[in-house]
Amino acid sequence: MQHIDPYRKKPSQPRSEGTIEAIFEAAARILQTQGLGRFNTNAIARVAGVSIGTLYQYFPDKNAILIAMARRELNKVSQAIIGSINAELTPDDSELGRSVVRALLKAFGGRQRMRKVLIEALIANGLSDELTRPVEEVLQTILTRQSRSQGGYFKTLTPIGLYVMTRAMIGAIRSAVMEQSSHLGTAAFENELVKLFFYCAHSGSDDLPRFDQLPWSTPSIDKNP
Amino acid sequence: MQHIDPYRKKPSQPRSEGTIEAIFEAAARILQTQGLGRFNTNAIARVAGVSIGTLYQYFPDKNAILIAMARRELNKVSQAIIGSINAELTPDDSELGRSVVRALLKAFGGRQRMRKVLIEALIANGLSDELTRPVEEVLQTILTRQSRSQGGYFKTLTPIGLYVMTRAMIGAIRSAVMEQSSHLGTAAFENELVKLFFYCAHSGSDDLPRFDQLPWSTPSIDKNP
Amino acid sequence: MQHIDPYRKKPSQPRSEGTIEAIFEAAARILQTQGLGRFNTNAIARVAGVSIGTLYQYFPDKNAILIAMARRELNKVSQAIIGSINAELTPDDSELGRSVVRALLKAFGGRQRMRKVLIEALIANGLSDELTRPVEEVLQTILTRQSRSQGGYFKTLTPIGLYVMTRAMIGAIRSAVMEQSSHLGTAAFENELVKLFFYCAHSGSDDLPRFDQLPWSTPSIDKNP
Amino acid sequence: MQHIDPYRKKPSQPRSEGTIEAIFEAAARILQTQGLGRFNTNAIARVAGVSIGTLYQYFPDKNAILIAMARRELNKVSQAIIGSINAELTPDDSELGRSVVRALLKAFGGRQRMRKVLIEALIANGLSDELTRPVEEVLQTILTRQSRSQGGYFKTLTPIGLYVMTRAMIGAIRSAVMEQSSHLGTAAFENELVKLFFYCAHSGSDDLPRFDQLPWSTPSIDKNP
DNA sequence: GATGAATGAGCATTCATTCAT
DNA sequence: TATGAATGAATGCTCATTCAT
Repeated sequence: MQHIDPYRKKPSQPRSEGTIEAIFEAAARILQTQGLGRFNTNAIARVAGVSIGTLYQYFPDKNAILIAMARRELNKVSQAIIGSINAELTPDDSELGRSVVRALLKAFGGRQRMRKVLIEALIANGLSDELTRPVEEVLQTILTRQSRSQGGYFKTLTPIGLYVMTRAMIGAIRSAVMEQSSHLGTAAFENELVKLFFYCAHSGSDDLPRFDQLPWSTPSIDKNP
Repeated sequence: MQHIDPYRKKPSQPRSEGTIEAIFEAAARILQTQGLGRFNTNAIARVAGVSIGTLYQYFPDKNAILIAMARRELNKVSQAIIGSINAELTPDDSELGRSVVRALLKAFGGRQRMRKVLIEALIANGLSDELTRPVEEVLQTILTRQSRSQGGYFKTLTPIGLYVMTRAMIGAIRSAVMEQSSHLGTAAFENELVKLFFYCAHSGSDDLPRFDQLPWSTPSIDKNP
Repeated sequence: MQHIDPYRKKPSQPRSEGTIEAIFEAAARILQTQGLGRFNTNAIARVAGVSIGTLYQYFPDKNAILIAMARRELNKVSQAIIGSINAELTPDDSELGRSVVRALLKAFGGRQRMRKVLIEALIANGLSDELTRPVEEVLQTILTRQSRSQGGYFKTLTPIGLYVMTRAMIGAIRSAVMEQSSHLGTAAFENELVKLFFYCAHSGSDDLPRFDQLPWSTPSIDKNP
Repeated sequence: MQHIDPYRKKPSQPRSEGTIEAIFEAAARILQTQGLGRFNTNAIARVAGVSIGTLYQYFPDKNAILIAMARRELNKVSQAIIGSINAELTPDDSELGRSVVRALLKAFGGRQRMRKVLIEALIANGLSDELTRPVEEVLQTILTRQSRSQGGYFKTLTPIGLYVMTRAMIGAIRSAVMEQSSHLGTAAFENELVKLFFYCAHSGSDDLPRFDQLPWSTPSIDKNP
């Protein structure tokens, strides 16, 4: 599969990098505060403090800016989750689920409006696979890691089970964020997600634990995730 | 919260209803086939076979068309689900879950692009509650009905549990539809959703059944649900 | 062969015709006085005294204006020549050639810069045949008419001879106009063209008259053609 | 009339000549393949493999490139024709006409799109005399040379006759090239041009030969002139 | 000399909306 | 009531040219 490069030229002089960063930051701010409707190249250039011509030296068209940003954001999310998992030095089952949920909540927590538009940009450009792949990979990594250890809870997740699990969790979080739900940041909400995570992870198994045997402990949640 | 009326005037003559219907149909078709980018009032009027002037006699502005359509669609989905539930003459627990899942799959199956834009229109206009309320009401109705009967599986669903359940299921379905996933229409996918439904419905309980005690039987799924 | 229609919509209200006429006139003036470089839709609309939006309701894009104008001009030239020929009540051979030459000189005499760009627009759009056809038709008409009468001088012009003749004459006139040659308007120049016409008309024949037998009389030329 | 120097600085080092040559070649290629619309300084510099800054050190502006190229091309055409004439070791009348026609066909045969734009550039800059002069000089040279020898067919060509002759021939060839006429390359087309040449050359005379006395023999034309 | 990042005026085109008929 | 011609602000994008490095 070809990897479409949305950039027009690679910056060779150091000052270019600052320019691109400024464009990204400006674009992000506009997307977040004004929405896609006000996301226009002239505005981006103005906010970024560069001329419209400069903007077009780095991106062939408006869409390319969206795609490039989407990829950046996606990477950040993946890295954040993986990082947060690796940070668990002794990741026993009871903490892993909560770590993943918190990483997801955090990743989806900021600049949600922007992220939503970026995701849509990828989809609209037929690049939805880029969107799905990293999330699945992360989850697969986690589950694989689990199944290697102990008796593991995540032995038998089917592909289609993984698919539904991924979307269910992201769907729940995304909705909450997009609706600016008051549940966001509550312990109860986080708990529901953790339960969902564990449940989904087991849904392929024939021999399942009862809820009261699932490995979550008394959670302590800070209001600002 | 005020209920914003997107109509400029109430249709009083039967002729008007036809006009509005034509406008809705034209708008829907454009939204579905061309996307929001080509959704403009001139095009709507042309496709609807009315003049742009007439269009503006029924809707104060472009946005009002989106809002009115969104409400209509939302109503249709609610009615469809409720209807499909009521259609179950002897709705025992094992069939209810599957009915709901199928109704949801069907409701989200057609004109997805249009529906997505309509939902976004509601959200962008600060009317997301309209979006959430009917779905929750439907689910609450179901659950209430269940809890009245027998010993019921759905006794103790907390509000926040209901919230997560709703979004998880809709999120899974919506993603599949938007990604044009090949899982759509398979028995396995439907099964996963039914399991999700039952699981979520129980997640608030302290005393939970084991999976092998959950009330689904051997499902018989036709490939085209 | 398809006839590409450069218009976006047919005017149904009478005021439209004035609008289109104004656009044509403005476009012509700009083309003539400023050249293609300054021929932009905003300028056309401004000069025409209409809004840019109105302009785009009649023409799908800038190019369409050029094409429509070119066809109009071409028609005018054809009509002028045919008209001038028909005006010769007793078109004997000696006057016919001069009539044609004068009609051509007149047709190419005004707004030359504009006409040049229009011709190029047709060519650039792969419509060069439209450019060639009418001129050839006119000449063919003349020659046919001649061959019917008397012993006619134009009996045996081959297709390729007609081709060269057409281009040679138009080329000579066009160059003179484009170079703003001082020869323009002189009797000598007109005479040379008339000779060229008669000569070319005969070039296919085996049995040719001598120059001193060619049918031109003492020409009387007005300085302003 | 002043001779406008389109160069910004004279190339002093051999390296510079290579640069200028690269710019010319790049400009020519773009003009020929993309047309004037894509003829922009950034593209020229990129194709030439030099920086835009360098380009502007050799040419004060875009137009200057066109003018310089036009002069170069014009020179080439003149030289080609003169050379081709001189190559005729014993240029008797019957071969001279054909030689000239073939030289013209060849000169106008390649990179026609480019040549057309260059010519227009000269005209647009009020330098059309540069365009006319060399062609006339060449023809005058030929005719003079002829009239010195034998009894010559070209004795009495008037200036205005020469003018019309030049434009008629070039007009016929140019049209054929620009229309990509299928006549191009055929013997018949070349023959017609040769006839035109001889005829025009005589048109000033009072005492003219009959066609069947004109000095062309059975021509042998290769399909690729 | 050479480079190429930056500039910004300029242009084509769209589309929500108005209002005279 | 219906029509549709007209409006013009808004926006994506190009490209000639400059100038700091």
